[in-house]
Amino acid sequence: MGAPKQKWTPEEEAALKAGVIKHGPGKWRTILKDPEFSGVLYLRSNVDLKDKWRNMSVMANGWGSRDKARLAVKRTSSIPKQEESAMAHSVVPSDEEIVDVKPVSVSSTSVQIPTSTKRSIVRLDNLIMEAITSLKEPGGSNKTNITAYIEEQYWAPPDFKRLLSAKLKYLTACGRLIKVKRRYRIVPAMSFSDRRRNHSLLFSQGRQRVSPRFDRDNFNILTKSQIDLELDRMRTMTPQEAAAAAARAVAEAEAAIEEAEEAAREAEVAEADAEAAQAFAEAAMKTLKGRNNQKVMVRA
DNA sequence: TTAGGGTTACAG
DNA sequence: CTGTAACCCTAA
Repeated sequence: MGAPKQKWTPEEEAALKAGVIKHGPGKWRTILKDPEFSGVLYLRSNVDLKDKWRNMSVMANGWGSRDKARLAVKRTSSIPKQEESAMAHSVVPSDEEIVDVKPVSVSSTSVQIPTSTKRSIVRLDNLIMEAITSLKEPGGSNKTNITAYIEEQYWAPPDFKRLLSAKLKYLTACGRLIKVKRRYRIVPAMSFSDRRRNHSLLFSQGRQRVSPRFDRDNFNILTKSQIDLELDRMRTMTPQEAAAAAARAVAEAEAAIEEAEEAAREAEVAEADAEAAQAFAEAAMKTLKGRNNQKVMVRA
């Protein structure tokens, strides 16, 4: 009578998968509160989300039975993780993105600015943001921890660290991340930037738009249409496939990253500028507090 | 609040 | 009866 068993609908599963991809696994409450999914998941609790995700994961892992005797390793180190990597390749949902992998092999001296930063790069950005957000480290996360997180959650290519380094540099240069003493923090999404406009201006010298678009309290890196596209695609994917897709995005990034590294080279200059700006900000702060006079100069 | 173990309802 | 999915309980 009351509640026999409320089975999960495909829509709910899709919303859950999307939520996990978006906010990362474990943040059930966040996913539940996200207006993007609350419409579908309003019947469910955070625990329900957790349980459902577990069920789906267990299933897709091939362990259809209750053989709890297994599952010994899940480390990415020694064991090559054939399952995931194999899936990452076999799944290949014949998308439209993997098509133009990259004909960069030709060393055309003309450094063509990437017509439009490939979407795969955006996805890698997303992973980085997810890592920093999930780690929740007070002073920001260093490269080691970010790498560890992503490698834990997803499959990563062999030279992933190198890719990540370039990407972090790039994000820092873009102003999406702030680097403070080897630690990376997500730049406040232009929220409470009322009287701090001067401050912001210092950091955002000559950079692209600060925020593409954002829904409510949730800042999005991907555009709405891209999200929809992903959602539609993920509707038919298992959580592992979704994770594999994310991993594949990283792999794709390897191809496109070469151009990103190109940008990163120039980014070093911007990074230096950013640090200089930060030094200036700190000095300015001291000046105001010490109300000394207008003579403080900074050089970095 | 979340992760994990455990329990119950339902389908084959 | 057996396996699965939703649900419940509890430690951290």
